[in-house]
Amino acid sequence: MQAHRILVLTGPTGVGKTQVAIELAQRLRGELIGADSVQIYRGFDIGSSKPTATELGELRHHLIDVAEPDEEFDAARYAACADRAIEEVSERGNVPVIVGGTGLWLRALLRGLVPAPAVDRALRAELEQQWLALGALAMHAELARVDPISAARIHVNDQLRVVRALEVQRQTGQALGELQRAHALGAPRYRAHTIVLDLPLAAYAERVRARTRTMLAQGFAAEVAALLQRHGAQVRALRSVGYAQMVEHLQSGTPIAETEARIHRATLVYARRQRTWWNSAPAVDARLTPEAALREEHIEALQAHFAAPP
RNA sequence: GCCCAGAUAGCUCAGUUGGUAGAGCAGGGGAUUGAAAAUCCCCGUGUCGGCGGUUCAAUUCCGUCUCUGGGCA
Repeated sequence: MQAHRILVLTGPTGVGKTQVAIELAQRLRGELIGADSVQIYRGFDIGSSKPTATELGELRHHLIDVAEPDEEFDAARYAACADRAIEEVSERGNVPVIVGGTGLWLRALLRGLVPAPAVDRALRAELEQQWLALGALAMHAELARVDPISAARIHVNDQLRVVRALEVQRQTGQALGELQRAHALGAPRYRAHTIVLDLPLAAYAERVRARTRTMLAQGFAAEVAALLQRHGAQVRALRSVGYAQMVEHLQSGTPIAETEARIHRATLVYARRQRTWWNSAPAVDARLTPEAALREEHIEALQAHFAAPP
């Protein structure tokens, strides 16, 4: 893997990543590559604040609208697709601008995932059955036996991670904890310039409030109703922030005013979780407000950075 | 005006056969290696509506007042 130069723009949802990315991509001869686990799905437009064709203009935006809502699209598949997109964009002589707030996907792209097998649906279903039958304690005890490193790190109630670790162990005979330990030493996969966008809390909350109101005005309810009807409520992306609350409104009749408030809250809660990804991340080059990121000096500095010879 | 039911954490409520109380949500913090906008973990002293009374002890029982629902006038 040649270490291509890429620009990474991340930060909490709704902070204004897309606008900054569009502007910067235009000034840097860039192409956008999404890193968003909801925008990846067709039909999830309003609730994920997907950029419109008008906003994008001539700009290319990769890794948006590439999957059907009932398709599985996980971090590994994302990283593989993003690798390909980065390769293409770089070959064209353009700057890959990665934009999105999905922490795990960015991590998978920038640092790679452990060399472990993909999810085995049948095996996972079996393990989930066992979880129900035997209980969390027994499953965690089993994990402690075959993979003590993982057992020490994963909480007893964390079904997803306990099951994944057991699954890897059964498939490969190796402990995921050991694989992770070895993998942690790996080098970065790209020469990334990473910018975390954020705002002071009050300004951020106000922005989210306005965004939520706009979403509702743009027909978010109709979007979710259509998705529900076409794909059913079990679609995973319908459990994401905003969509889950709207499904609740449509199915249980929660008043729309309360739904709006719930979406607002859920978004702020999610943003908090997102921030913990970057709070202690060593590989962050700059933390800026969207406004600061678009200041002329900053843009010129980025232009110089991406024009400099490798 | 009378009757009934409430009044407990920011919100919704549970509970204490009398020994000063706990869930969910909200809020704060953290984790995160093929579900990740998901999932998981940690953090709860509040005049238990006011005032009296009974009691060793009242948020819990009794009285009364205030407020909020609902019913009858």
